[in-house]
Amino acid sequence: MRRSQLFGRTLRESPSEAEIPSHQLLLQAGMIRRLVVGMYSYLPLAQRALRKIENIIRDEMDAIGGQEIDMPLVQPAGLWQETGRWEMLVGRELAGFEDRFGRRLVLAMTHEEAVTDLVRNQTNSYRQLPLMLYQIKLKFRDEPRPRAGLIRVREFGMKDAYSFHADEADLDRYYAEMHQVYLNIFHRAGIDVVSVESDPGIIGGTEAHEFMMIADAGEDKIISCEGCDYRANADVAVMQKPQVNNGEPEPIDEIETPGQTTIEDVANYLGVKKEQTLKAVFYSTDESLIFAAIRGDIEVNETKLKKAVGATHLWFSTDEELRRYGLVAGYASPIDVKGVTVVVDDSVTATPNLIAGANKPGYHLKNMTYSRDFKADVVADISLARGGMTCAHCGGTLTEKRGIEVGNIFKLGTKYSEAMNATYLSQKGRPELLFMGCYGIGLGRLLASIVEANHDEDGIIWPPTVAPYQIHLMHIGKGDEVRQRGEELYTDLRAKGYEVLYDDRQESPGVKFKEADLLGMPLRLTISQRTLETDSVEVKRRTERDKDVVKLDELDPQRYL
RNA sequence: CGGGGCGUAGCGCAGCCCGGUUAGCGCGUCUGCUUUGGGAGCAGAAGGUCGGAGGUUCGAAUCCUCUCGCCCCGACCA
Repeated sequence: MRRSQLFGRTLRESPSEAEIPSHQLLLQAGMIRRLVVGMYSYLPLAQRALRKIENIIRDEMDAIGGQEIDMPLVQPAGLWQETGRWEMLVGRELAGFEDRFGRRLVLAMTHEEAVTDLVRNQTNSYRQLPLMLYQIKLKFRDEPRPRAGLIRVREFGMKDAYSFHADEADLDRYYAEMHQVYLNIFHRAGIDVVSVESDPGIIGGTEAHEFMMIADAGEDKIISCEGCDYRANADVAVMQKPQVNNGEPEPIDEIETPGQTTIEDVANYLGVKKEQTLKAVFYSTDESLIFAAIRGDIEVNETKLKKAVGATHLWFSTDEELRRYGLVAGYASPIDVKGVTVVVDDSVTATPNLIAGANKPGYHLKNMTYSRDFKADVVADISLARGGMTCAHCGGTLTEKRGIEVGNIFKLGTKYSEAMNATYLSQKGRPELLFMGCYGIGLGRLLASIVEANHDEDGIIWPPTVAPYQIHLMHIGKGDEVRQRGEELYTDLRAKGYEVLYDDRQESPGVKFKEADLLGMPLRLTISQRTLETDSVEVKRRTERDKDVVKLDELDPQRYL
């Protein structure tokens, strides 16, 4: 490709709309442009890099028996009603419209329903299993807040794969294989990832892992143990809660605590530790109000809480909602509350004599003891693990980092096959539910992550496997000879099968060098009067400072890639 | 949806508080000449409904109201 013809201008300064390096560099390098928030056009250089990424993924998917298909982006709402996800998601991430006949259509944000429908009508014998289908396709999700350039967008390319198995054991086996394949893919694409246990969320299923690239720009929190290999998304991470020796249960008693409405205040005022108090946090769901009771030293994990009560959405209760249930914010007590769902963390059941609100302003109760003084509708672990806490598995110390979720895998089990009646005939001739797994990778997000992990102050440093072009060729200096020899080398390299971006413009050396650094192709070749004196070309890797000068007839770019 | 910030040329910004002819600067773009190993120099040129609408005023980029859009934090998020 001739630089003079390349569509997409580079910028000297990065646009003010971008804050994280990948966003700044992709904009500055003329690779992406925003249409509206969360929707980007990919210009030629980005498109080439994306193709490389896709082909790595295809290669790995095919290697474990995947077959590429393509399913519709626009789907009937009825399909989503079969699994109950329409009611759950419409008006949220799932966007849709009505066609001219008044039929409700949705823009698919994922394809579990579509693929299950496809397979239930195509696959009916155990002989056809296991089966893995995948596609590389646009998704639309009506994200409430797109951010960070390509990291969270509303419309994006995704590889989604779905596997079908005769039984759970085969799904387990395949899931482990896919886990390894994912590691291979990210390694080949030039980034380091770790897999973490994760929340299956609205996809559902029994087990899930996310593949995280550790990065400050990431939106997910990862809890990992320094002592063992435990790693989990903070949404689901477990920890060992500090034991509190609070003696034998003593009689409950009311104490005055004027103006002390936070755990911090109450603990200070009464001269006790936070772990000797009971914290009350209130959430509302569409059905009820949740009284979450947890020890004062621990915070509530909303994902765990959702799971404990079987809710898909919850939010902090408003003062108005609290008043309706007769609760006094700041002095709430789990004793004798009516009409609310009381969820008690196991830290509270394990610790007697806690200080809690008396449900009237200015008073707390001391020596609150679970089961003697109050009851729970649900007892569960609803605690939020944080860095510095103790690992539940080995007693080591947990650390907390941020990560970008570049991929995820789910064991769906029979969730979809059951809801959609997708069965196969077993060896015994009986219909059995299909066991399913699904596996996603966000392409644009992966592209951004690669840049996030591979850049310096001068620009992008593409890993050779995903670089838009392998070679950035240029001639510098005046005169017909450099230009002519540049042209010759350009033709020659392409004939040998190399992907070459040729800066054929009459620009000053500084301009060309700076841009080559910004665009970040792995290998830079420069022809100048100086190199031609010895019939040579200058060779420089983007990853290195040093340059080589090699004879033109001895040039073997492959050695540098 | 809540909080904060911002919309002036392709990009980066000044001007706004305190209203006053033809709205500025740098970069980029175009033309010519010079220059050619790290974002060159000189000369000239094009490019703006100051996000939009309404209002106040003799007069609005500037003040007021509404509205649209963008960024960040939170909520939310496979």
